[in-house]
Amino acid sequence: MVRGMEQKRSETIADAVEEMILSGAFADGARLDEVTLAGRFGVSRTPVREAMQRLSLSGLVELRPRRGAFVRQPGPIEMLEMFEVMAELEGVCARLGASRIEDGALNALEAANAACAIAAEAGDADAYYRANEGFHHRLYAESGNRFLAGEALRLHRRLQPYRRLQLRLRGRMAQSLAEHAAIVAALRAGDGDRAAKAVYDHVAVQGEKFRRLMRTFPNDDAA
Amino acid sequence: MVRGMEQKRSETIADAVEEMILSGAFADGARLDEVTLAGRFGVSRTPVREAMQRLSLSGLVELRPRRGAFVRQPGPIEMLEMFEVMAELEGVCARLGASRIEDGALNALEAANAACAIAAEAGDADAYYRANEGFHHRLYAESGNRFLAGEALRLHRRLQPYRRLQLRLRGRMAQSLAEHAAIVAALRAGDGDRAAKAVYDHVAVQGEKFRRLMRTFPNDDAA
DNA sequence: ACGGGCGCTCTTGTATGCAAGATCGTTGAC
DNA sequence: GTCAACGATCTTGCATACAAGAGCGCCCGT
Repeated sequence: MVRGMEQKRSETIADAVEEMILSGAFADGARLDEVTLAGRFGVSRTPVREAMQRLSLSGLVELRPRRGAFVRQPGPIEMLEMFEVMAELEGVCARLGASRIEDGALNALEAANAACAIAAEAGDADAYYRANEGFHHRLYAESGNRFLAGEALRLHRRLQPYRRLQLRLRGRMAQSLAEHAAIVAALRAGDGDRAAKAVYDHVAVQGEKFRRLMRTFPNDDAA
Repeated sequence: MVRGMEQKRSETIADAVEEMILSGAFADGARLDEVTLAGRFGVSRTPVREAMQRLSLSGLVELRPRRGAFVRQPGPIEMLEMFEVMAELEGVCARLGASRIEDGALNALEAANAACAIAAEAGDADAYYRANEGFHHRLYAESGNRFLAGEALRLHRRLQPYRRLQLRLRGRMAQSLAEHAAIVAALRAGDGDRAAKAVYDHVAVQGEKFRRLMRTFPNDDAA
């Protein structure tokens, strides 16, 4: 995936718009006007259009022919679905990793979790987020299945904003830390099934928390 | 996903090129020249470029800035990795489906498998392929998780050419039929874990067969 | 003869121009 | 007053034009 520093403008734009969409700058169903975006980025419509093509395949925008690009925010149901798949994918990563992971990688995982702990102690949600990201990315890599790792990374990235939301919840960081430790322990024991379940629970709980958040603030409507 | 009949040219082109790549019309690493493709499709470079953007996100082509689009055929290792993920994803579909599937859907699955049987008896690999596809698509849908179903569908589509290859193997169709039956039986029993394992085996065996094919004809080289 | 530097050409990336479909307001008929 | 059809306008989709990087070969120096 690393491909040199150079980036086409269309990629930069795609990333920027993706960032905007994920950060909730656009409401669901909002139309992304080509000339407006082009103006905002100081380019012509062409790179903007190419960026839209890419975003449409990521599922972040829907391209309706002759109509334009519309941002497609996942509703609560789709979000839970994505968390479910994420949990399963990460679980598979752990199961596959358990049988082949080496001491170095295990130590790296523990180091990542230690970084999480430091951030948690400082109450720094941002730092925690980054450290947590490192932990999970390494877990994906340790699956030994690069394709799986790529898919997991993709979905992880897609769920980023929602996960970030969770961290604000009281006690979530501490709980997450403990779950990480359980995962590492299972991996160190070489127990794939236990590791898979630990990871599944660790991820699925986020979807569950989200479900509860939604019940208390039912401002979103299901599709 | 259904979005009306209308298709932009860039989508048509993307599909056509994808078809060509999947059917092996291009060697790995071949450069897809924009003007050549534009000429072949009788359009300008613009829609071709938009098609390339889409294909790059599917992983079928690699876009190297200022260099062009290069087809990226998965090597044998990546293929096995994809089959592994496919097996897990379909397994999850089955597990989720087992607890909620209804009689109508079960009967539809059996009908799909019956269609497989007819095709198998006739030795019609193409018809078998279509019927088999119907079986699996329905399985995805019955997971009740639309996001998961979408992801499964995507990967299924990506693996299409390799799966097709397998069907030529002697006895594979009959074996596949039996596996389908086992899946349906587990689902009917509401046994999610058994269904998941049956599906996993059903899919994973294809990767395994492929691995064996590769050992006998080691003309491909691993990345 | 061999290697490095320079420039030519080809290709990509972006901008602009143009045609056709979609949207929306208006107008006319009932 | 309501509804439908029509047209003006706006937007997309595509074609073409232009600029800049990448690749390649040639030439020159050693």
